[in-house]
Amino acid sequence: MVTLAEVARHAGVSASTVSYVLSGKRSISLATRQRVEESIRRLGYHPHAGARALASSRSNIIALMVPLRTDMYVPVMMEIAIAVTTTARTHGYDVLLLTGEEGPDAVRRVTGSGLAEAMILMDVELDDERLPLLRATDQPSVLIGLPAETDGLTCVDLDFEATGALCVEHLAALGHRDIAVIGEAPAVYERHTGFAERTLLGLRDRSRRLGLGLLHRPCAGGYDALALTLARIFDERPGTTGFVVQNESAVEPLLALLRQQGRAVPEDVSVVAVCPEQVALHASVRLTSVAVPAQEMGRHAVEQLVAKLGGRGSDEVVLLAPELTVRASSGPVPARP
Amino acid sequence: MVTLAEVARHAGVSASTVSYVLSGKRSISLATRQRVEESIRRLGYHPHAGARALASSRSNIIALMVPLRTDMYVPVMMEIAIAVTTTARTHGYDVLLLTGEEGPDAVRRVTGSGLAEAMILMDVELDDERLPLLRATDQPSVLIGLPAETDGLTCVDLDFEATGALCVEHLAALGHRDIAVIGEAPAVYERHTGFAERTLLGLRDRSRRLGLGLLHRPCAGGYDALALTLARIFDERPGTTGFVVQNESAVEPLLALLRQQGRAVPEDVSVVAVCPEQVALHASVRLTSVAVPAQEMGRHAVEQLVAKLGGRGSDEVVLLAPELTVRASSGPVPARP
DNA sequence: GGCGAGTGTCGAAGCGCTTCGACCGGCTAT
DNA sequence: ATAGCCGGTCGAAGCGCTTCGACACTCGCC
Repeated sequence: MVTLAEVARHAGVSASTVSYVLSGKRSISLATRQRVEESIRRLGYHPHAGARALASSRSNIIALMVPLRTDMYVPVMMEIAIAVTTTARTHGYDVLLLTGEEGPDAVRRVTGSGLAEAMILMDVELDDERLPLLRATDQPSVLIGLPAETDGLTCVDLDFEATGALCVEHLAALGHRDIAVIGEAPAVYERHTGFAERTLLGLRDRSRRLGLGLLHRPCAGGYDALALTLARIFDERPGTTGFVVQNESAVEPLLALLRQQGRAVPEDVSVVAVCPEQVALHASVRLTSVAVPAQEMGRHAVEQLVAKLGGRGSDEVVLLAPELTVRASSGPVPARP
Repeated sequence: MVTLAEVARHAGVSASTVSYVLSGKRSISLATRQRVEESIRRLGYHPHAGARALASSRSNIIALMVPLRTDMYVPVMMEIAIAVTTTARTHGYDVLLLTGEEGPDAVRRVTGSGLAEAMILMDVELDDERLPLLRATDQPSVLIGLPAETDGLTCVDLDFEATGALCVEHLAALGHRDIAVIGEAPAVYERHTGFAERTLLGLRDRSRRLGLGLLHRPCAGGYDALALTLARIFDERPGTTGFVVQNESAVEPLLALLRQQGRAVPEDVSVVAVCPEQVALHASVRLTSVAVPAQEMGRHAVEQLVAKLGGRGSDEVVLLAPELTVRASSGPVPARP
């Protein structure tokens, strides 16, 4: 392994000079700098990460805690993880991958050992048990998702409330008066994952203001569960012409069942989905949808974090504005027969 | 920050004793050990990762390089990544996430800086440009996937050749004589990602031996592309009753189109998929399938790596045996009318 | 009763880097 | 001319840990 000292000897300067060339923290004459850089290249020198971390107490690593559960929004998680990693690299940071499995202990371990200088948490629950630890430490952190209480925390998330409102507005503009919401599995609402509730809030609020009827039904997903849910919806509100779906595994069943019942999409009923872009594009009808902006979330999270590490930036909640893309699943309400 | 020295002082022993308590590399009397452990707990001590890495030249970190492309097998990638992370933790290692973006440079950087002691590469191509580097370094590594030349490398993958054979066998046992294979997009074959070709090899070989007809058609996926592909298949081989699909985004379109054409699954035609478990379970017909054993692959990769780090283990190719799960999409060939 | 073989503990020497203060010329300003 | 300054460089002191050799004991044994 090539060390700083060897580079220094090779370039005929002292070790500290090489260090300053590398960090740029003191001015170095052009001639010297070039000589040192040449030596570095020739010897194939790479600074030892551990030594660096020890001497500077900065590891250049940020931790990313992903949920262990792989049952929901997996592609989104992956996309976020990748966006985080690539963005972090552009700022000179590497990413340490942690799973939710260890829970709060992982936070303690990573914080305590100086392994990572900062962390990003995904899949934050409303009352997450890791939050007290984050508040207690002076290590910067950013949450992707919104807990119940955001005081003293930095969060990045899609504005799900606006998302709900946007869906209702789109359907209302097309003339729909009765809307049904097919939501996530009941368990998701019970677990108090914030996004589902916030979407609902937006949906309810906007439909009330616009004077629309709104029926919300959680649904486990899959064909059987959805068949039941759908039957109940049409039973209760036969005039339903608009659907909002927020549940990946209900999308295809919904389309299939509607087709099967002779209700054409978008001629007879319109469907708006809140889902990853991939799902919207690969469904049997290309879906009008609000996408979860995974890349942007990852990028934002890292940039907030880097700002905090640089002493800039403060605790704030960044809610990304939703964007609705009109595709083939929504259209004007049919003339009442 | 609490240091080793403070723990030592608190427990009334020397620093080296504390270190030995922690590492267990020398025997320590019960009394002393307990006293030290108590001090560690009381002070909330966590060893400094950088200092450790510097002194021992072992960082306890392994790097995981995931593909940047998020267009294929994403849930599988995620599942592997999570399995790698949790398995690594049980061996005391953390995982550094790298994307393919940096390419070979990432390998150089991580290897050179001692950031990670070993690495796992996913999505290895037949003639991967990172391989020469891996062969040159003495840092252990494991590939998930199979390159063209495996000399001096350790690889873990599903035995795709056996997978192909297994699919054919299953269909043959049910009496099918003419089988069509709907493969990945042409680009995948052109990129020479090994798995697709190896599957095909197994399919061809076994069907030849069993005297079955086999028609292979790459397909981009989606409804339109598949409609075309399907039409051609039935055009060329009207007697086709068995399908093997190896393309996530062709699964649902295939089922829909078959249904639409009045061919019932599994009464008229049987479908066997090579796909993630999730896809097989959530399809509109529960699919008879060979799953990609993501968890097992991740686990195996880590265990190989840990063995190598421990001086045990050697370069070898581990091919996991495929398992075919019979579900609702395959059945006996219909009596010829 | 002294010797070899453990067993448990300690001190000190680094690991490779960063960073602080000091130093040394060659400037400009007085 | 001399004081003061600044850009450029160096030496040395750590950062917190591991690990090696040394040392002091306690045994059991001839």
